[in-house]
Amino acid sequence: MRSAPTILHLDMDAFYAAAEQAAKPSLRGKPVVVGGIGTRGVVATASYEARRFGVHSAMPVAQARRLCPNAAYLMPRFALYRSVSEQVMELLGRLSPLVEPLSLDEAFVDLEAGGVADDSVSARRAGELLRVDIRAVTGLTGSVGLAGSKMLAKIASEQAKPDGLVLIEPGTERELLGPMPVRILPGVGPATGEHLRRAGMTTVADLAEAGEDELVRLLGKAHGVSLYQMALGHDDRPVVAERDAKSVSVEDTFEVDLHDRVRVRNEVVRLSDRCVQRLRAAGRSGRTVVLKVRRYDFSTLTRSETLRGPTDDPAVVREAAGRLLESVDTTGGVRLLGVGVTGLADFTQEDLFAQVASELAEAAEEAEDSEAGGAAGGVEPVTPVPEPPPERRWLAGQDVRHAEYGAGWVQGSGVGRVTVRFEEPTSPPGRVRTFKVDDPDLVPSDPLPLVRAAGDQAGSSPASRPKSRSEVADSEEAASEEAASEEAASGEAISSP
DNA sequence: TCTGGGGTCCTAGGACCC
DNA sequence: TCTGGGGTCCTAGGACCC
Repeated sequence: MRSAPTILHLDMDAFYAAAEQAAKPSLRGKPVVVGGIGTRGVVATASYEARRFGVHSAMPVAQARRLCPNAAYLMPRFALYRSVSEQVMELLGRLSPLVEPLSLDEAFVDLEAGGVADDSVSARRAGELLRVDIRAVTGLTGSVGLAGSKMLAKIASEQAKPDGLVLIEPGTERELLGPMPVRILPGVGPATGEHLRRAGMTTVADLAEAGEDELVRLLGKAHGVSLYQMALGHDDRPVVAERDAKSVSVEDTFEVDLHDRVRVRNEVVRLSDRCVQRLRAAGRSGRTVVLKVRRYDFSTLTRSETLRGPTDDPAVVREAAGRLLESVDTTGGVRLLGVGVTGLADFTQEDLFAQVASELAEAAEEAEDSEAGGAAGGVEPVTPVPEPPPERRWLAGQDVRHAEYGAGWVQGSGVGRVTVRFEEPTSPPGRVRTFKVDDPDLVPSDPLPLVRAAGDQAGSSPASRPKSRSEVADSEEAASEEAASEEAASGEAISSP
């Protein structure tokens, strides 16, 4: 808790949806929902236009479609969001060496440690300049909260949304927090909220009044103590840059529940391989393998096994996951499978035993790879599972390029056809054309930059800032024409395997 | 209406060791 | 032969966050 509001929390506004609107001029000002494709998807982000219909994050997409049938339903394009996120984080890095990203679109910054602010006036100025720069560099808006602690900075940015800045003067936090619902406090979710409500506590002031002992009795030691401190406005958590990941995991929910035990085993092998790929890409190894199984009735269980030493060997992870699967009853069907690794080590200190075993397995495979596959999940060598056939699938929102018409994106696909809107981030709203799904002139492509690359490199020097700002305003104006609601990216009848 | 995917942290019991 | 207390590790589950 510091006496000047020099902790900054940045939260990009409706990030994924806003990035899609920036990339797709015809969607600006219209409801956009980014989320899981397929029948079991959920909403990742809804644009503010879609939120007015009651659509929100984590809602099943099927329900969102009922509430807002005219929205554009798009698959997430993480490559785009990551690249925009890197631009934003780079701007934050100019303010301070202490930047703590919480996700692609959110971060804390310690302005004091960066020497850019030491009181309310300088902090506000830094926050406002940041917002201008973010807009100039990315074309998107972000909201800024400033306060003397992380908790309050985050609450402030929430209040600032969308496209605003809120500064909480140190000393005013208790009167500010008091009347607020308990759910605004970090760590109070549906379960804790309900727990507290049954105990007669609905506001932050109620928590402060109840006292620490009562909260500990109700919620347990750690949770109770920290919640009481938060309710008083006390929060001394430092901004911490670059925390190492503690686990790596991958999981898949299937379009239809899996009943075939062989298929389940094969999926576990595929997930194990994907998990190890990610582990290796991060240059880490792990000691505990975790298998996650969600059954047909949504009941979820995990099984874990700790090895004698950390590994990044796919065969070792496959076999551990396979063994764990043998202890799980899957009758009734499997909705989701996941494989994870925890107990991460920075270096790869191979389990010699595993190393030898996998080398033997590889040798055996090479020697007799014409032989039929062994049992997946057993201790025997596992044959690689082929990826599903490379089917031509056009997903709503996907970037494409056509030999004649240029850059565009998939608006919808079904019954052998694909509808493409031809427009780019910096073009006016474009036209729609329909092709056969196997049209050879149509190919997938990479995301285009949201903002025209300025003469100078990424970012804006103080001198170029006003210019960037007016560029943004111009492109916005140009964008607000023409409607795109006809068959708007409904992505209907997206084929599933 | 039917519930994603990637994480973090906490709790609690049992094993094991001193 | 019985009893104890504390610390650490492992496992499973649950709440929460974006």
